[in-house]
Amino acid sequence: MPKTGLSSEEIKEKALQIAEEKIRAYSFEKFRLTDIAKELKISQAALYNHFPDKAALLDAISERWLAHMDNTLEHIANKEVPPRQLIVKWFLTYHQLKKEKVLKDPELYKSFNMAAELLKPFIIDHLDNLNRQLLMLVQKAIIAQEIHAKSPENVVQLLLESTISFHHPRMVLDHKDENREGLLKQVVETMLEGFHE
Amino acid sequence: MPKTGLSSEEIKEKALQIAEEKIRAYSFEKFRLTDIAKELKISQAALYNHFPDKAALLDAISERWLAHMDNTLEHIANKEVPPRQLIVKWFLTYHQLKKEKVLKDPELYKSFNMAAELLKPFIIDHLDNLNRQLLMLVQKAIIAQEIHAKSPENVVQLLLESTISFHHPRMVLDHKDENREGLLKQVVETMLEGFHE
DNA sequence: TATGTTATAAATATAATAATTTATAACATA
DNA sequence: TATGTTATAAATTATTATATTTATAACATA
Repeated sequence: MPKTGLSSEEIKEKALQIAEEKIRAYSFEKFRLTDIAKELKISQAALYNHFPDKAALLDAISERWLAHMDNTLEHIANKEVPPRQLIVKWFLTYHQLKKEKVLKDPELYKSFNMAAELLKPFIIDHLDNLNRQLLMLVQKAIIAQEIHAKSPENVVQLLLESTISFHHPRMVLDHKDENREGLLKQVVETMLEGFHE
Repeated sequence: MPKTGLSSEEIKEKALQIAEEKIRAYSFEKFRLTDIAKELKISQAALYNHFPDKAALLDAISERWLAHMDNTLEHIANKEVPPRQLIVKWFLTYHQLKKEKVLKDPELYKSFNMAAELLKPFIIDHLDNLNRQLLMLVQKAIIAQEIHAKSPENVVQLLLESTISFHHPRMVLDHKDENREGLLKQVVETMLEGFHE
């Protein structure tokens, strides 16, 4: 029986909450494991029973957010709406979620080393999810004859590539004070129109 | 009569050449005005007769390269080729020039603070040039009935936005080891197709 | 007057050291 | 045995002093 009266999962969850608070209050660079331990009323070393190291704790925060994002998008992807319209909606939501995150936690983004980030399993998993969802939408749109294309995979790649400034963290940060939803809508619709015939 | 036997313009030009060498040999962060002065055989303080400060010297390097880029693109924009085809060619060249620069001088890019960079007059000038050239091409394409659009300005904006990952320095750096010209071609052609009807 | 000099003040970078934080080890207890 | 403790080694970060670099000033000369 644990001495805090909490399960490992509960401790983990609380640790992540506190970490997010600290990062928001101070900054990404300055938050300390000792602060988390203090607030949890356990020793700093005891955190290592729940997380292999500090990086793993930080990754867990990102992972949690990405899971939330995947779910929200999945929910949209499964709506009963004409697929082409849904693709536009999906991209707009994707953009909004990223922007929301950047606005809320700019510290979380600034220091991202994208090259290293892309190798992490939970990021790969997230990107897979996005690809899978969008592929499904594109396939539906092809079946519904709303767009025409030999390779739905290629359509997915082109759509994601041409909208990168609306979902790539760095680019989203650059434009955080602008409303670019109208522009995104136009880009996606023009691309879809390009696949029309 | 100057004591070096060189005009201010000649000193400036030599200073820029030496600065580029030094940046390439060492790095952006490490190059010193003293090194340039030493090689020019003048005192370090004398450089201030030609450049207001160190930042101005660095800006002059960028400015020179951007001018070269603008000229190359201008030359392409004026070719006698069907405009829609020319737009694709123009984007491919733009991408190649940026990539070339990033591959040659990665140090010049890493430290770029984009927000500050975009306020500099010579950057504004460069972006104006790009917009002007592309606008001309789009207008020609509309006249030739190769694309249909009410607002050529809007077409220009959408084309530049959807291809940003092929010319934004940070994104180009991220993909520097990939050949992405086929992908760029597809994006531009799909967008143009989207404006077709 | 434009371009150069030397001297020096102000700002930055570097290096050595101290302090803090992260991570591991050895052990305790429900 | 899972989760906790304290002690401490290893790594990182802050601090401070020193050296270097950038920028300005006062002045020289073609």
